[in-house]
Amino acid sequence: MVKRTGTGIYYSNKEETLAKYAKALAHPVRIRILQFLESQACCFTGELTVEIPLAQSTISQHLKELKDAGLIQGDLMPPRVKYCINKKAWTEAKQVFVSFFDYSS
Amino acid sequence: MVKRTGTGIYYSNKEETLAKYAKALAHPVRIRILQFLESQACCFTGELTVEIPLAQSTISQHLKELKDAGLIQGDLMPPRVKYCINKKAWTEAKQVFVSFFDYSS
DNA sequence: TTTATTCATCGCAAACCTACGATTGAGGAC
DNA sequence: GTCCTCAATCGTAGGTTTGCGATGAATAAA
Repeated sequence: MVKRTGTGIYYSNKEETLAKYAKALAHPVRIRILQFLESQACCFTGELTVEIPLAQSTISQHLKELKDAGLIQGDLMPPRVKYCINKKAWTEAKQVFVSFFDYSS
Repeated sequence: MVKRTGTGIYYSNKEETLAKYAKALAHPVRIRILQFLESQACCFTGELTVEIPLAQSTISQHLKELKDAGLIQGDLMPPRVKYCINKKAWTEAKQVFVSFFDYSS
């Protein structure tokens, strides 16, 4: 099965998936957020704005990208939002990376 | 040991390294190039321009990014350049991703 | 109803990325 | 020396990302 971009090149699902997860991890702030979530199971946006010295809007944006990539999920707990790692996507991401790096050696 | 960006945030070497490798993998063309190198051990730029329907300059640019990230190396074989995967960096990248994804579960 | 809290979203500026064609440079072949 | 080939680099256009402050929506508390 294939998909395309704006260049006339077709990519496999595996290639698209790997690129999607890699893009999500391509910014150190998002890595920091994910590490925090790894250590806490879940957290609120507010905890991150304390932990990370960036504007609240900026952190919210990074959370959105992680959510769009599927790596995290947000549960409404008004007036707050509780974010957790999406374990299914997490496992998939890990597998995709490992199988990519596992060639001959 | 720490490093910084333009925001006043300091990141660990691990965070920087992971972000660096993730960024290199964040474009499907670069994934395609690395897969090709995995299957061939080595290749010339010219083979990639046949394999991938993009301008030679564009492919050269992607190769430069992979080289800057350390994932590949280019050996001069005039008038061509032979690219191979840098196994040391490849192994490091794999470890960095695996250890990132290996938390509790 | 009014107020306070929390977080998402909007709008903007600066920086960065991706693609291209054109040019340049390094070597070999002649 | 002059050509030829291969690939890197330059310059540029358009798109995307990253940051910010300001605004908005939703709910709880008063």
